[in-house]
Amino acid sequence: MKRELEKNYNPKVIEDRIYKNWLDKKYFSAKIDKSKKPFTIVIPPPNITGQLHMGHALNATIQDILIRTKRMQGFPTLWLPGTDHAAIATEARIVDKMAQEGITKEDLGREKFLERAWAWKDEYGGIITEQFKKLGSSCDWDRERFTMDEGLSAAVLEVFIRLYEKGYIYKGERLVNWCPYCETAISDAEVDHEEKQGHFWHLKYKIDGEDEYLEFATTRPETLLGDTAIAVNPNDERYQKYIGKTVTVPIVNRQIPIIADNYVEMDFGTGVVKITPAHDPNDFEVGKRHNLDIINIMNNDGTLNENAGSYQGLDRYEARKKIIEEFKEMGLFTQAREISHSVGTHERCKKTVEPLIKEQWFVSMSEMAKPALDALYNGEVRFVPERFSKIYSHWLENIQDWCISRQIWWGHRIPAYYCEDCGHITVKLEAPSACEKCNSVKIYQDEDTLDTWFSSALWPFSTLGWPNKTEDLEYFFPTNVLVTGQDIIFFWVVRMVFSSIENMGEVPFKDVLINGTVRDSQGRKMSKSLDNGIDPLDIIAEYGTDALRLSLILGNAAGADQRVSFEKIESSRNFINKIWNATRFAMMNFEDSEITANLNDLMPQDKWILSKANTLIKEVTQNIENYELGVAVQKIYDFAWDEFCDWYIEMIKPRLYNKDDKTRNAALFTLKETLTIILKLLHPYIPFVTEEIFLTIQEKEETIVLSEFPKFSEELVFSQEEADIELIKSAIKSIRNLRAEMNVLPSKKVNMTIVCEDEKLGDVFKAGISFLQTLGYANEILIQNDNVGINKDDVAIIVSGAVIYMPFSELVDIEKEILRLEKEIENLKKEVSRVENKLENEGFTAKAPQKLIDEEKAKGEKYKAMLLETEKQLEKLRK
RNA sequence: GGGCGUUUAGCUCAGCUGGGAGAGCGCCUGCCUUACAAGCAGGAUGUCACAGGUUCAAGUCCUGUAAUGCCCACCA
Repeated sequence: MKRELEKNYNPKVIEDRIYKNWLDKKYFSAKIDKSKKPFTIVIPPPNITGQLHMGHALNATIQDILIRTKRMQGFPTLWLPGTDHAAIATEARIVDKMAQEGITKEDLGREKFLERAWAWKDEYGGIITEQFKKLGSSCDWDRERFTMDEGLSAAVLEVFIRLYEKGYIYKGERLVNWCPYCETAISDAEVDHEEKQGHFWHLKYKIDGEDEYLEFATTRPETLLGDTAIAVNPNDERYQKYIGKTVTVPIVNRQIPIIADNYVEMDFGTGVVKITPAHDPNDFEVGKRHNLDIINIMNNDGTLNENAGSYQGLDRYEARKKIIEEFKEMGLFTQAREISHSVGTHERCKKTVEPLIKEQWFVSMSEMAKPALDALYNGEVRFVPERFSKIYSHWLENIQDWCISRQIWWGHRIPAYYCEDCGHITVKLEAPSACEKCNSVKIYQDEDTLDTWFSSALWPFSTLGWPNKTEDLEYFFPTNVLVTGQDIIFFWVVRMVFSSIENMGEVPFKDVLINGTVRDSQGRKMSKSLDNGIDPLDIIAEYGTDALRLSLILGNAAGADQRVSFEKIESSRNFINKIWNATRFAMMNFEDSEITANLNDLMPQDKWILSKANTLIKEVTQNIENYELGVAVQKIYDFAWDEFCDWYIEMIKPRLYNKDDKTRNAALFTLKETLTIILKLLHPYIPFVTEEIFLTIQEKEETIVLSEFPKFSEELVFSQEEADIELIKSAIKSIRNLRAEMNVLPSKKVNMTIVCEDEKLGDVFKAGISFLQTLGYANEILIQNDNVGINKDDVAIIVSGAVIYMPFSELVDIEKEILRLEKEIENLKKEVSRVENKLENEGFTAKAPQKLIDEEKAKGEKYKAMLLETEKQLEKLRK
């Protein structure tokens, strides 16, 4: 009935089969149990345009570890998956595809375009979800949501209307960040400031009625066509006399005033600034203060409009060149300096953003920012690591109103309806049949859609059914932890918090766990342009999902960047294979009959490993609770490989091979028990191989997914056995060390005599005889309390409380042996003096905890005894 | 201009609330020991960036310095 396992673990055939079974059996499906506290995570929804990358893999792995642990610990667990419609990114993708067919959006019209968009979504939108499944993600896929599905759209409209009615959403003419490529407004957060090489053009305007000129500098000369003033600092003595006079802007021949404003810095440049309220945020503010005209010179596509006179129709960069030429011809050009300055670019398309006056919808932030800040200050929301809360608070403290309207079609259309006759705006769920104000039936809906983040801001509650009062919402909200990257703290985390407080009356999650950026082996960000990305799907195909997950999380600390390399993936794969082979070994020894044991049958080594496993459980549970996932798995790794495989399994081999051994069953029991603990602790990290093995070694349970996570047990603390076995281990290590130094082959076994005055200690060695024989390469072992029968030339190994003699006299180079002992003595002396110094220090004995002092004292005794013994041995050799 | 990281073995990185420096990979030596050569046994390698300070005790806390990286910010 037991299956033969292959020699090496082969994930390929296993993973898909297992995942399918998990889905079929609905193990990930969240069940409401009001007698228990739930544990909930909502996934950061990937874009439907997305391709799985290492960032997703790390993010999903962390969430899955937390979810799987909690599920095994018995919490009703929900990991809610879904995708984001990614407004601009998706629309761009579809427009590009249409362009290949020679079609534009306008050719199709809004309705037809949206049909195509939905078709695109149906075809490609599920790819990313399928890829998340390849990661082993234990999401409740029956609850999968999409930001533009019916329910979430209803939530979006509901919030828009509520905020509008509250006066928080308003429509206004403002300077917005305009992307001439995407032809839409974007929010401040979507603008990246990139340092670029450019020119600082020095130009001048002639002062009207004077023979004087005002020289100014600009990086965007074309905007001067929209200048409506020129400004100096009121305290600038150089220019005071000109304040109130006018200059004429050439080309457009506009007379504009010379004004005084503190915004102008006297020391910077020439101390003169041209003011273009329609195309610069600062100038816009200056314009407001001085009641200046606002002249927009730009079309939506970045070409200049009718206000640009003869430049109409030219692209802004063309116009820039021509203007400089023209100023040169007019003698109004003085110099051009190379400078590096930051240029706003659209984070999606990387094209330069133009500040432009547009009528847009905004969310007023001042009121909603406050409670979101308070939530951080009073601990309702906590960042892990804590330092990331600064990004959150800094953003909220300096928050600007949020531009939420986008001039694209793919997204939630703004539920604002205009009356063609009286201009009245109605904001309602359904289109009104007639104007509320004048009863006109000429009603049309706002063309704009909402910022993607407006809908994702509602994600933690809209996905659970809000605005309906669903059972899910009632039970699973608020969620427990949000796992995300630091790059979207202000895009998303902040907005979820204030939206949730506003609409739900409480924060959407307690903890925000920040995962770092995944980098390549040289520490560079993985990117398409560098072509340095490692595709997680390639890794999965070659090494398996478990190896990928393990290499992402081993040694990973919260918030810290993580490099991936093939070396690390290979070593993770090797560890998985190690566990696989430990199982093969176990399976060779398990029999069909039930393995049982009670604690009385256990040998010291059994108690030793069970006790260590017990401690491991305690620490790992605590580490996971603290989000120290990398530390936790490192501990399991070390325990499984070093203690369990390299020591425990080796120690019990003689008992397993001897079918008559009365303790054989206890060994089998402990073997199975410990292996099971390891599997369960590892399962959240490497779900597939652990499931496969778990099903192989036992028949009672149908899956490890729903098995009980190991719990620490007071009954399994065996301090004495732990100490005893550790002593034997250190003796064996010393023996191996000596033999290696003397180049003795393992095949050469020797008789040993252990001299040990302490009777109890003698018993410990007696119990360890079989280990010394198999692991220490011994034949006969005598244990005695005196030196009777010891050959003077025998090599002596000093361990704490005993001396082990081995008949290597014929192999021993006396000189070398003397050197070895001398070195040993030197080391011991160092230890003794270190301890003595510490104990002689009154500060230490007075202030250090008693436990530590006792430990030091014990060590001192031990080392002194060993030192004495070593010196005795040296004396003997010298005689 | 502000803010936040990082600096620990040749490389990549752990090291929680201060109590004798760790892992993986790589390197050296020896092993096909009936779970595993994707393995076993043994070994070498660190002024924990630097300088001060607090403390009985500092990789860990405080101050400063230097390299390096990221984020924010309207210097025309």
